[in-house]
Amino acid sequence: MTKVRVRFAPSPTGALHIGGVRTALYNYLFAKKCGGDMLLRIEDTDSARFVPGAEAYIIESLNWLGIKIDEGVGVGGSHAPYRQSERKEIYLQYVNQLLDGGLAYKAFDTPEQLEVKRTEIKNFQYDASTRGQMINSLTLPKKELEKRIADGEPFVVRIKIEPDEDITVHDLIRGDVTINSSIVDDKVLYKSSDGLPTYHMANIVDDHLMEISHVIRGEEWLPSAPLHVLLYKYLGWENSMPQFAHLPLLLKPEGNGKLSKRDGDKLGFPVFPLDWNDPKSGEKSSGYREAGYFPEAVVNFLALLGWHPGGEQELFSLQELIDSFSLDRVSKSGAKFDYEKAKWFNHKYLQAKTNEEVAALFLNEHPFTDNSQAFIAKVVTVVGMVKERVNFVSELWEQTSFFFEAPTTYDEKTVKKRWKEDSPALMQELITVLEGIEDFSVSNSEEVVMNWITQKEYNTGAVMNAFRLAVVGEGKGPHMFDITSLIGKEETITRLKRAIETIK
RNA sequence: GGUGCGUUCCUCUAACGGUUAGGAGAUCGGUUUCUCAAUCCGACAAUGGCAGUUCGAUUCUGCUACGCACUACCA
Repeated sequence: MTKVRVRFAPSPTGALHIGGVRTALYNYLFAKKCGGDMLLRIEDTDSARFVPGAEAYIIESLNWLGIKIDEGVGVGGSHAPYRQSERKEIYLQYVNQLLDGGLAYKAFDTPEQLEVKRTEIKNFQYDASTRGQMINSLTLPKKELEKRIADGEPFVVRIKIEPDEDITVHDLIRGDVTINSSIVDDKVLYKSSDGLPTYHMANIVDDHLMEISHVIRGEEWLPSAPLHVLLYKYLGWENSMPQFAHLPLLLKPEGNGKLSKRDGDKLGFPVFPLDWNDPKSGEKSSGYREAGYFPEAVVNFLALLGWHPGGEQELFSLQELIDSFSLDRVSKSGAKFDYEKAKWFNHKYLQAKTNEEVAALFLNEHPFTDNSQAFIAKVVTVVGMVKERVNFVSELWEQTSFFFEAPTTYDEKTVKKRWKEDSPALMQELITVLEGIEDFSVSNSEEVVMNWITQKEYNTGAVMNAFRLAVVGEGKGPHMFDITSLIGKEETITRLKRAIETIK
């Protein structure tokens, strides 16, 4: 049994899409489950689409999520280099091998000529049935062929596919998938113009040389998997061919189709792990990290989008995911992206943290001038009162600002509903009551105030709601006396006085 | 158009021939409370269709419908 080695092989063409993140995650989970290695290879054979910074972005994303790379770009390893643009000579050697073996040929058709063919012939495909009419080393007279090559005329190398053969790909998720070779075209493997292979060639050569045991990738690759199998065969690597697993796609939350960046913009949720400013298009995209997600929550959410270990557990640590992961429990159909559930996961992870941990995160995100022990202790208490009602640390300030700052305005709707004609008088009387309290603790102040309300036969709601409005500025927040005992007697009375003066 | 893959509640999914088809999110209702939330409780709601195999099909087979992917000198 050879060692499990998987790879994540993105193209540095922009931010790493969340679907790509999931592919990386599944590769990682599988590798770790099997005690294998996870490689990172950068597939930058398309220089036209290269975007500076994309590679660093990919690495930073994986780091943030806790997906550790054992070997590859950024960490090195015994199969270096791991950037395809740095492996030109390697590919050329195998391209020549195919050429020499008559399994590939050189084609000189220009993109324009191909375009003409495509419009001329319905469903044109460059294959056994049409290559005879095209300009290539199979059709050109020997002299002319030599001349074109001597002149340095650009050409591409195409794989020569024999028609009418059944090719079977064994997929770990879908079982055997068989297609006829007649429907696969003579794919371009190499371009003399830049001396680089195309995806298909580079991918097979690298997977073989890097001793990849399992190719786990998105379903969009399933149609070209037979071509890849053929390439392994042509190169004489059939016996060491990796196993394939094609993952279901991540779909739009609404309607049909693959999840795209546009969906995120439209529906207001990130489709990228990290914020990204595209240097080419100038577009800005938001990421999960900056939106306030915990990496563990994103990992947990993503892991369950297209895979489930059975049972009814929903919350899994990365280690638990590794322990229970298996490819045969990956579902076959695409999964719609459910942003509400993503928030729920974050909520769960936030609740699982201690008040101290959450307070530290809050303090980090919302710095205060006071950093005394006493103040931090106050923040911890405040956080403990409200954390269960938020999904994100970033929502904490909105829930707690009144603990730290007196309201400057009073919510209009609440004023209308809670501030009645007798409210100023009631609050004035409440001030007197509060002034008489020595022990301003939650239980004692509550007892005193409630006794006063009962004795005077006031309406509890009328008093408390006006009280809340005066102290908080609107009709929200934790238990009233939790608030007042924390901000203190003096501050409470100040706020009451101010409300009486201000609210009309 | 061609080829391939897929199809269980609104969404993610469980049940790998025998269950009242389960859980979670969302939604709705209730509980609670001085408020907003949260909590807790409850409700809601599905095997795309038609055949076949079988004592019995969500599960196996075929057809059909629908969806998706691919169909570049992009990955």
